Amino acid sequence: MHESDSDPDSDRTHWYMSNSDDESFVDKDKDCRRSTVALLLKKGPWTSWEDSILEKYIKKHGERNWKLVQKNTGLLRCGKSCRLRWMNHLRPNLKKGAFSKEEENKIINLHRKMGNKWSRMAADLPGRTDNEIKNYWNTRIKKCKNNRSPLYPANVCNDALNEDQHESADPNVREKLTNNHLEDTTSMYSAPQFSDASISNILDRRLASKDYDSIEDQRNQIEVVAKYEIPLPVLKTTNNDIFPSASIFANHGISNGNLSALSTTDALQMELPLIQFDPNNQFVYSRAYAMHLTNFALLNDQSEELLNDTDVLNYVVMKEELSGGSLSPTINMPCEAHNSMAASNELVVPQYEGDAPPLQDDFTSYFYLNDTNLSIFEDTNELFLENKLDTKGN
DNA sequence: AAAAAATCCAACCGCCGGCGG
DNA sequence: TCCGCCGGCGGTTGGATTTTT
Repeated sequence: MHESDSDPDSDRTHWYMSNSDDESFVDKDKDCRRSTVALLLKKGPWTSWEDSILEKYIKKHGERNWKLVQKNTGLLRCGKSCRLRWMNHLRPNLKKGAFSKEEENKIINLHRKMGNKWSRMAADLPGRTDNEIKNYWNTRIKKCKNNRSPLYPANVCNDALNEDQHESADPNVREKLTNNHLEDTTSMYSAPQFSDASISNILDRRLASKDYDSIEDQRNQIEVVAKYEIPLPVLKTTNNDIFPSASIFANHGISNGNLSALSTTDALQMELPLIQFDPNNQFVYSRAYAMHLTNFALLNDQSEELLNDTDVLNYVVMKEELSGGSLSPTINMPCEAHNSMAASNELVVPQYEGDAPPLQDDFTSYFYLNDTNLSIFEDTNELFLENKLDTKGN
């Protein structure tokens, strides 16, 4: 793109001596200086002339022994530079240009799963290089930060989550799915098996990201939350299917005893906003996944917007029953939902007549469930922790 | 139209692990 | 076992390009 095609000695070209001990003269590219013969090697953009030489050589001799490339072609480039040029620009079947929407979605999903493993991601994106993907992601981070938008949009992650689900570790789910019982998933919905990578790893990465400040503060808060971590109860539907507690996030609309409007998108929408945070204006919210890894999430002040945007507030947020008694928390969500507490550690999924009511447009508050009611809280940190302490103390 | 700011992206850098002598 | 070399990887840089002012 900005290669000096016809000017091999352009201003951007740098030269350095290979195999020289004169540190004051050469650049400190240790790898490229090791040569049996002292050579004046080039750095900077490749010219088309260099490209053609390299291309010809590799096509004839194959992709191996990059050191020899330099020796045999006379190119004044170290083997490492030759390899990079070939891999990223010259090798056949490379796609050029912007990523397609599909590719972008794939990158997002791959990153969700594996993090900054660019080369592994590139293996899943034919014709694309790790460098391109890395650049794309770095740009995306900046954009998302500026726009205060989620790195992992729920709608994009939906497909991947569905895939995950098909690969679910739960043999019952697998069996039902493979036995063409998909139409019956309303009554056998399986919770998305949020992998370690999908939530906690993401959160870890976010926490580790230098793009965000006050990391220590966040860690401290998480530690506090973790201290009072409480497992969610087993979720029980009206037809007595017992689901892992994680499915609490996915079970939303209930109609005539059947789960309706269930999708992994929904589940993810519940999840993903939770991992977006702005350390400058954040509050802590916690989810404890019984029998699962405990994941914590930090919400920032954009959550409100996110929640509205993604209809996350259509979800019922449930508070676990600690006392084992007969608590009947009213869940006063915009969509309105009710549930009644069954036996200890079991929640009965709320039932709707028909579809769940739509979100209220002007709904802007955060809700927090305590034992008996739902409180709107402003200073969530304080209230949350306060509540946790209270309930734990009971 | 020009300058400044923002964005893009090719290439470099440094580290690491595998391998062979 | 040690050492040097090489290839591969992820992080970073900084010049080119595009967009904004």
